[in-house]
Amino acid sequence: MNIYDIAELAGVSIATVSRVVNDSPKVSEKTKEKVRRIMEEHHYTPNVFARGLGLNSMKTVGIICPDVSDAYMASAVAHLEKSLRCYGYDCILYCSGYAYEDKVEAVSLILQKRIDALILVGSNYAGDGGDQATEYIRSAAREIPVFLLNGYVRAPEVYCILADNYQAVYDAVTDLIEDGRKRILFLHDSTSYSALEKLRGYEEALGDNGFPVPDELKVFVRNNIEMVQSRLQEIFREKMPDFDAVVASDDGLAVGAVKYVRSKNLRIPEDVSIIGYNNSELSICCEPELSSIDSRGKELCETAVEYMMHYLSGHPIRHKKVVPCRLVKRNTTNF
Amino acid sequence: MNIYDIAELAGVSIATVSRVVNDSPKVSEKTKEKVRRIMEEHHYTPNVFARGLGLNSMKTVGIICPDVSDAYMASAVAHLEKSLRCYGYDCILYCSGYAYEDKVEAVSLILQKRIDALILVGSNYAGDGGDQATEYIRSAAREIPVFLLNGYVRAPEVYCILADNYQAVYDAVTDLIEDGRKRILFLHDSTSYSALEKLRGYEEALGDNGFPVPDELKVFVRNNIEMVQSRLQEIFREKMPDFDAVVASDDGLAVGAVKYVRSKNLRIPEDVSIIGYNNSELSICCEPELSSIDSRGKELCETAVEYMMHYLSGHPIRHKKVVPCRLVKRNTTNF
DNA sequence: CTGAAAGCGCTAACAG
DNA sequence: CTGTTAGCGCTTTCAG
Repeated sequence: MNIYDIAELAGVSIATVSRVVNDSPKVSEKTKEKVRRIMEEHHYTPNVFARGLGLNSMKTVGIICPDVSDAYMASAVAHLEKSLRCYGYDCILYCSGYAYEDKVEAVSLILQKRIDALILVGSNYAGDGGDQATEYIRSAAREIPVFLLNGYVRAPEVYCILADNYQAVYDAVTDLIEDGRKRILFLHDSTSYSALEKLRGYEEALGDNGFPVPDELKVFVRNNIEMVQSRLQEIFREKMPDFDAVVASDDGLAVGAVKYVRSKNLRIPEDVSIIGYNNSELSICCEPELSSIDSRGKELCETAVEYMMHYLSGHPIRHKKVVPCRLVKRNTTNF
Repeated sequence: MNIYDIAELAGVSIATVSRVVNDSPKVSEKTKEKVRRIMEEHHYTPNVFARGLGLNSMKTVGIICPDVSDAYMASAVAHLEKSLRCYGYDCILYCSGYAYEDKVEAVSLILQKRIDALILVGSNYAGDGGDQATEYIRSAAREIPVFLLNGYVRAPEVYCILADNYQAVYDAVTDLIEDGRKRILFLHDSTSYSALEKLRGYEEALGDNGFPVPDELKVFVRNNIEMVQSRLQEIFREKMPDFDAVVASDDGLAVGAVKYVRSKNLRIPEDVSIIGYNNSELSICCEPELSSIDSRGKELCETAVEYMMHYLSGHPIRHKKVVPCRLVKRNTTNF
């Protein structure tokens, strides 16, 4: 059943049917009514390929993330998909993995699909922002608009929607200091843009409060509960851990810290105060429940899609938009 | 840059270029080489819309799941995407939500995209298998092959790939009984096909071992850690909980049970043995770590995609394929 | 307000 | 092995 069939049945030309499908204002209500009825009756649906060919668009946006099975990204993809659908856009999903070559490959492949826009989820794509490492993003942006969710690359046609991770960590660390903590451990697992921002928040908060920033308190470790435990075990050996607070760049890391601290029979938060990141399910699963910085995934996603729609309808938009985070207090902090 | 440009530059006809693009065997290596070089040089990529129009396929499969932000589904989507990509297929993702009307709508919308096949993730789509409730699936299957991941609907062109949830629960309960447990609580949160299978495994294992199946030990509760705690609190009030084991149909439920049991100062697993489901991150996050039934999401997904490819290349396939589960023992059981 | 006709870029049947 | 040509189903001028 195609447009010709409908045209014939309705006794009009295919042009008219096309206009009806696209709800063009220059068709009389009467004709519209008639054509629509026929379409309904015959369950006609326009062929998206043909339409795509003509319009050079299928109202589809590409979403690339390193790994949807990661809770944070899964949630982001869910929010993005939902928002996009509200505007009538479909999503094609590509999980690229974390390796540089794979990311480049992912972008290159997805561009061939002639998507209307591309969203890169997570700051892994921006890397540390080095020009070389982000050339593939700039290059993609020469073909279609690219939106970075929680990443930052300064280039034409790339639009960045970011959580204010710097400020969030800065504030958290400051709160801890005001609470009397002297030795604040920072757990991180990445050198992505947002990871670096978090680190900067940690360092500057310490500095601004007159504290040194000792290297041994910044521990870089894979985001895996057991790994964190054994890493801390290894660092502090037999001697008692000499930190009284932990700020982690992800809840998984924080849970590892919780487990380690408890295994040393220290009290949380009395002896050590712990703050996680992302306010994920993990944060209410462990014992005691984690305080956690909520990076506002939902707002970020909705903002990104709104921006995109604005852009796609021909309006100019800013290159960077920052959304504030929010600390969710639970049982691992006492302020 | 289209096929005509390339043809002209290479001094051949568009048919030849097309053949080269599709790696047809009936082009001389020499010509192929020449055309390929030109294509490379000019960064030519075939227009997928035009190709789609001609072939009536864009090598794309639709994936619908109620909610990708759910850990189990996220992981499934990740595995599916990866496997599909290996075969050169793209994924368009649709999160339908759990409501019946929304699921019907999702299927109907995604069919309009002329996907090559449809995958429905999770047994929510099969519902309790009632004919009425699954008509939309049968109907979709009349247009394209439909694959149910962990759901079951008996109908032509719908193919079901299932974890053996019945057996898994049956075995777990039997193990608990052999360990001397007398009052085994069953926590569930759904009436989907697989949920029902789990329940059946529980009931039959009890029955086959000469135990009664008391209604008060089957508790149906929303999958939310706090909800489970307060629900159990409400059921057992001031009196001591009188169960000595728990089998949950999801790790989230099991974590709720762990928290409840610990709040009553009972020992795990000595006083109560607890088994979760899905072997998710939650299971190693709580204290003590959960034993959990691994429903083999990865194998399920890979099997599904293999099946699909087999089908798409014209071979007949079976309507149902069952993958066994596996109990991962950790600290909440002592057998 | 409506219709005729020219593409959009590619595939595949047919002819050589 | 290669070229010609007729669609695929829709959008969009351009005329009327």
